[in-house]
Amino acid sequence: MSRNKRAELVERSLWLFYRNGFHATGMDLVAKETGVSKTSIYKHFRTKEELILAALQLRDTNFRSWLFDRMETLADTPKAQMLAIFDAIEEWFLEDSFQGCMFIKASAEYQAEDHAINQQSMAHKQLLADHFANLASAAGYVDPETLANRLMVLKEGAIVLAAMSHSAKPAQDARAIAQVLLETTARKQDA
Amino acid sequence: MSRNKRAELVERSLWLFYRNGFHATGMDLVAKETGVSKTSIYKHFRTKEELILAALQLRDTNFRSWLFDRMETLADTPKAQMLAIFDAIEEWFLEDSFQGCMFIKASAEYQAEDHAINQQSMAHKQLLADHFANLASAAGYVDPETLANRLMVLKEGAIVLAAMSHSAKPAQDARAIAQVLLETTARKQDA
DNA sequence: TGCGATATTAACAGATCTGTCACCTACGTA
DNA sequence: TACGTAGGTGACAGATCTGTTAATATCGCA
Repeated sequence: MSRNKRAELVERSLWLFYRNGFHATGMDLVAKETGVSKTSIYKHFRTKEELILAALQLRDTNFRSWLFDRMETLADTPKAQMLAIFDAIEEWFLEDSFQGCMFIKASAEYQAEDHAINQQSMAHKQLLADHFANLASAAGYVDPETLANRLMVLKEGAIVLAAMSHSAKPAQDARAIAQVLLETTARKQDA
Repeated sequence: MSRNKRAELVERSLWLFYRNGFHATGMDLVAKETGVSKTSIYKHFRTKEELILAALQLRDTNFRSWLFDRMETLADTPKAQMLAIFDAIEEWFLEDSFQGCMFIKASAEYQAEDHAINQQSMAHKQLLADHFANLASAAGYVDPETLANRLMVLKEGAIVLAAMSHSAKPAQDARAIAQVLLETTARKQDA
């Protein structure tokens, strides 16, 4: 299997898992929808779980790169970029393909603390939090990790409510809270 | 089946679905773990989905009654009770049985907008938001619905992160944000 | 042309899924 | 005692699940 075909297999699997759920998506369906025979899939991924992990890894890369790019495009300063998280996710909510956060859904279906899928989902969230903490640090906030974790609370809350209600409005609620939060949180040099 | 046995069946099913997930919990396991034969189960619930809906209904009643009681116990004024949401859920996160929000998980596995399970999950969230809005109104906030929705964002974000990270700390993050939010949001008579 | 590696098809194993069927048991009431 | 009802048992249908096997086909490359 060429690198391209393998990548295509993982990408198409990603969408199937994302849209249908993990348990609800069988390997026969994956084979049918990706055009790759089940035998070939199992030559490259020993188990369904390995394929799910590969899909999550791709999703992690794609989503972080998309979000960080979007934040940079929408705002200049570190502080404004933190607020732009919520403009970016509002755009995401408005896409037809939006179905919630793949990692929340993955860890909901495989929630054992030591399960590889849950750990990989947690790692994704940690990478986001790290990026937010870097921005908070650049913006001069006294306790960047705490601020980053609080932005994560806002982001995850907005995603969950947007997915359940099929509405983009929670992004605006989260953004308004973030604005208050960014204004009232202590910075080293006030400006 | 007596009313008691039926209630016990639903309650035990609830815990199985909550802990294992919905697709991952088969009806044979439900029969085995509840002590009610599969035949009897299917005499009272025509499909697995009907049993899931009954479990969600019970969970809705139990959870709301627990949360609202806890909020009233922990705080006196409407404003303080809104903050006590986050003290209550922190207690919840610290319970061994905590596995995230059953409704988030349900709507993650059955996410079609018109699916009964998703609609019932959404209805639960709406009932919570309504209660918060009543408190916000009693506390004199100018736009109680908006404040209630924002508290929901905080609550859902904290639950998701607590479930994924197996930590109670997101409750404190959410509480700190709520505190700022409650202080900076417009009220009819400032006090 | 012919080799070697890889992919494909189709069937299969063995388990599990939802849901059903026929038959049996236990019990309250007449 | 006899009857109706409600529940239990265990097997079963038919589909689907993950994962495998064996034979066939395709393709790059020498």
